[in-house]
Amino acid sequence: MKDIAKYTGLSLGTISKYINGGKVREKNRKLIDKAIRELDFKVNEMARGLKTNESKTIGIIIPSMKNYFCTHLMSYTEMYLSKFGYSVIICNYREDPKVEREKINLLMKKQVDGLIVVPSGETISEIQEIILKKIPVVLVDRILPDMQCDAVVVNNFDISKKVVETLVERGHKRIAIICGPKKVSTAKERLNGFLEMHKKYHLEVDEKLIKFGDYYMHSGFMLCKDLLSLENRPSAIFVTNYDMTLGVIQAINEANIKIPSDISVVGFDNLPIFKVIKPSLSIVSQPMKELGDYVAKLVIDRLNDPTIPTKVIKLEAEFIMKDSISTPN
Amino acid sequence: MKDIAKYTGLSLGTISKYINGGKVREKNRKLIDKAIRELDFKVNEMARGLKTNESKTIGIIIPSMKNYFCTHLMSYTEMYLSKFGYSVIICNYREDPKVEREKINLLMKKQVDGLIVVPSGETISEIQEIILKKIPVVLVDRILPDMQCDAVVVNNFDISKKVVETLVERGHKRIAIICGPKKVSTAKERLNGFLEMHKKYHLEVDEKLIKFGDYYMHSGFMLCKDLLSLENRPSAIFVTNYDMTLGVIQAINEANIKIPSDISVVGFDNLPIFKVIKPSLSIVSQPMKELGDYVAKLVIDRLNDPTIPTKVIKLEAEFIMKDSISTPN
DNA sequence: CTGAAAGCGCTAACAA
DNA sequence: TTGTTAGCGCTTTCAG
Repeated sequence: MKDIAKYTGLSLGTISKYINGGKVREKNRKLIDKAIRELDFKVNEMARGLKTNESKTIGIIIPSMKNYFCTHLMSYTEMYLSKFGYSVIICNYREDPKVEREKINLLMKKQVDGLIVVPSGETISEIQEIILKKIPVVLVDRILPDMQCDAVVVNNFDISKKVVETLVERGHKRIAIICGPKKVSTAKERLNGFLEMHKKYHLEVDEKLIKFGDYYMHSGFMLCKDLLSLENRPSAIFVTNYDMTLGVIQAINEANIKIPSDISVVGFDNLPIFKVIKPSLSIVSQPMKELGDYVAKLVIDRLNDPTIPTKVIKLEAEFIMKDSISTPN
Repeated sequence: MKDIAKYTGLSLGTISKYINGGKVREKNRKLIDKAIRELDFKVNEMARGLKTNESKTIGIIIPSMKNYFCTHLMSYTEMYLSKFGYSVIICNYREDPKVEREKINLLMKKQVDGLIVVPSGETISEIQEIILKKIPVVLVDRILPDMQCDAVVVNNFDISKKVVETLVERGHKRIAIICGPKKVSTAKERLNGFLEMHKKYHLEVDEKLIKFGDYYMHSGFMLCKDLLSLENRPSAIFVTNYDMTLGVIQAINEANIKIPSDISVVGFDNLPIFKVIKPSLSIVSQPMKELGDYVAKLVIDRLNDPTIPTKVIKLEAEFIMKDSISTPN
């Protein structure tokens, strides 16, 4: 910027003002523009940030870059934020709370203006501290107990009830569910919906049919194998995330069992896959774009006015019925 | 930091030195540590970066956050870089060269120490300029003509030859290929391998069997429908990326054609999927971890010594034969 | 509309 | 080992 001042004979103050949208004499405007082009000037955002105490950057923390749900979601969030002049630093903690803690720290050091996080559930106090510092935090997909901050989640309880109810109405009495980690609110809610429907229809709950996985394909595979080897195996399986759904299908294929004649399956997330798998899979579809957009909106709103009350946005998921459900024999 | 100085009665210089790994008297060390804890001090990386002229940040530019190949790859790169104290800003340009240009600019303003990019092929001059500024650039997956910089790619030509040769040996004479955009070096090389094998085996090349997609599922779907509606339709299809592979399978399913009895298919990327699709899909698998690690390694090496000659690392892909290939009737 | 000057939080060179 | 000081590139008063 100094070079531009020298080039144009104007002062630093004037250059700065112009760059930040201020008014200068037409003649000077041209001169500055020319200088910018010739010298290929780009503002140094670090210097600017140091001065303004704003990085114009939002930190995003997700469990894994290999998680379709997360990356997909964040692509919408990024798009929305960039319209408002914010860029994002996306960190993934590889499902490791220790790494999650490091990443939170890193982002604070980088002076992010806000934080978006899909939490492991083990870093409550760290996140609490950030909120205390008045830095906007938005929780995504999962909420944390007693956390006074914005959040965007889906109505897991209701959609889970709907899935289970549908299966029950089709005559299923032994329904298995493969949940996520117990620590994750989302997993708990999906399980609660499952239990609720069992209560409503006076169905016995067999503990053996309730499995907790780690959201990865392999755990879906292993847990499904467990289920299939039960002497009184379930007639339907409800899998509550995408990767575990793949694992379940793999296990079923390998066991040479047919969907849906031998077993019914309801999967989760990822529309494309059900177009490819035969028979086409019934799945729960989450409103990715809405989720992603809302997340961004909440951060921006709080950035603009830190005093607004915190909101928890709950969006509805959709149950898409396809051919992977039948009536048990 | 000033607060710590005040708290401990030491000078700024001493605090700074200690924080950056310098030696201080044992007594002071304890005092500083205590102050850091009490005041919950975190270095301001913006201020540090302004001073040191290093952001300890690498910019990553990929076509899309929805691209499994890219995000997966970058998760390895990030892991490797973070071991060396670098964090990453991942930008995606939604396949839009205009956005790509913006993101390149953004990252320069953010003073990234290096740039990793999966280029659209339309921003050659922008990237060229960065290299001129002596900022390390590593191209991934695709190379750009006359670009004097590091790159990591797979041996697309050879793996494509291998796939086509295998199909030819199985008796296929009408093989279709669905390539990526013509601008992309990787797409060209895969096509060249295809053509090379046709030459070697004196097979006629039918232009109608060569399709160019945009790497998205829908284009795979549409192009495959084209191929299937040909009056003399191919006996095998080679699809050269993951999403288009899904599209192809969808099209085949919808047309009620059987793999492999009616048509053979070879897909690309993404191991998990072939465990789930029946019959299991033959695919080309790229060495994701190696790719990601090498990318990071190249940046770090050049950061440490900017004078080393540029390298293009070419890794071998693997052709995994499964049940989706048969001999044509 | 323009210029001068202070200072954001930190590092690094030098002096003590 | 510790303290002092200048300055990184920018914004932002406050005068002019």
